[in-house]
Amino acid sequence: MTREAAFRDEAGCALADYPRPSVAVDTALMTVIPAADGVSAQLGILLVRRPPQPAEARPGWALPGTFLHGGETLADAVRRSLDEKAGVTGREPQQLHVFDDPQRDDRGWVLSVAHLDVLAFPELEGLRDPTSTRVVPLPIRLRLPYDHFAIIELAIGRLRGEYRAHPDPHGLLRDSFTIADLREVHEAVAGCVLQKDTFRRLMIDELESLPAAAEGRRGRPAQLFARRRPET
Amino acid sequence: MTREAAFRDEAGCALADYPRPSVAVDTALMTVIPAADGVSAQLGILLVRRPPQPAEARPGWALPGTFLHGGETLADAVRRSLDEKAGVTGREPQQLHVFDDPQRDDRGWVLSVAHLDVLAFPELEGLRDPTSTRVVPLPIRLRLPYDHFAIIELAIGRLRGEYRAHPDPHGLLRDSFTIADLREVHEAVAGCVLQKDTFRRLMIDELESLPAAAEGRRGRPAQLFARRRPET
DNA sequence: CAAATAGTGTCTGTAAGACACTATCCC
DNA sequence: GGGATAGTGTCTTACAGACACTATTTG
Repeated sequence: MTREAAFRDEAGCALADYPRPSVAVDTALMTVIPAADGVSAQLGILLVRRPPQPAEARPGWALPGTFLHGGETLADAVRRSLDEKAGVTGREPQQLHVFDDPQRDDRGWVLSVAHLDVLAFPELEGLRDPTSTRVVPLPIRLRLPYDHFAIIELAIGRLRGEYRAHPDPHGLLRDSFTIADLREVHEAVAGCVLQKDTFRRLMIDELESLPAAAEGRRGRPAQLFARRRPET
Repeated sequence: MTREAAFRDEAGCALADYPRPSVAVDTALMTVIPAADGVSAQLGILLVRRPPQPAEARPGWALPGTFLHGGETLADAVRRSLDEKAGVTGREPQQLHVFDDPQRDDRGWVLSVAHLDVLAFPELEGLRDPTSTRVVPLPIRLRLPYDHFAIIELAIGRLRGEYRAHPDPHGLLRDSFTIADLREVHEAVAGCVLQKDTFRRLMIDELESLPAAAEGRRGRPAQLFARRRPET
């Protein structure tokens, strides 16, 4: 008698008696693409190349995902999928939602746990495999499989909520940055312009000011700041 | 060749090649227990009797839960578990979080998707089976298995957030109610007293006023209100 | 009338939003 | 100086919080 069969639930059924779903993870790995050529900074998302499907001629693009392996946590699976599919080392995946429509995947019964992860653009560009991945700005104009569009919507909403509440919860900026740098990131996340004086006053109490100023830029040098040390 | 085996993922593995976790749902079914005997109204949660475990002498209590059956959605499983274990017809279960520690269940590899559902006290008392269930006020002083304590914490946080933003998102009150009724519910959810004048002014714009007053109470009769019709 | 509860007038402190001004760099 | 960007003084508006008052019922 196996260990599993020895424990039965209240209905008298062993775990093995029920068909089990496959469990997958799909990740919206978001970043902020820096301003360039007069285009301001904007939210971007990592997509991976997807092999041609039976009904399609050309390969498509999708969020990186994988099936959960035995003994693995969801966060482990997210990090593994980012590593295998994109060459990227993820940070701290956050759960967003479980997509559970029994018909959502042609291949069978697959639950997908959607995740959000965030990586600064330079790190993402330094790590990702450019032949199999791309970083596209939002909003996305591509056709994506499964519930991937819904996942992205959830991810954007979560990210906006977090950045509304804190200066840089996901470390999109380096160790030291100016208020203008921070504002650029917030405008990209929020998708709208933010007034500079109000923004400054909202953020300044949550930042650690450094005894230095930014160099090599036009205009009056700006004070540098750092994220608050944990547990002030 | 089965249909599942015909579709292989990018690593060349069929769905069936991976061990699959069992997937369970656990539900914090919350309510507001009305004031009685000088005790003000308070948040309560439904617990179900749990058979004695191998290492324990007496039966314990736990959140209602069940394993996900084939072809079922998570919300279906939540409603089924509430029905089977408590005789309660659930409403609109909301996902909270997936608990995924591979070691969290003795019986094997079990993922649990925690849910929140809310039911008005009179309905809950009218439906539930009193021999196998109880409604206990928060905070809970019982020992609960698995991650059930963490689930309750998440559920309370979610509920507080929702009631901070809206008058009665889960329909804890009847069709018509006074501002005092509403404040009693909010105080139970928030776990603190709320000032009556401020509360009134915060809520009144989000309520539909009815052309009637409450009867059969002491003092000046209070105006009756209803939840806003969807899409004002 | 008193007790009890509903509802309002109004003051205060805080903070967001907005405008305009000053400050300090590079060229 | 001129251009550019950083940073601040300050006004307006809104609103939460609080207190005290008025209003309307029952007994």
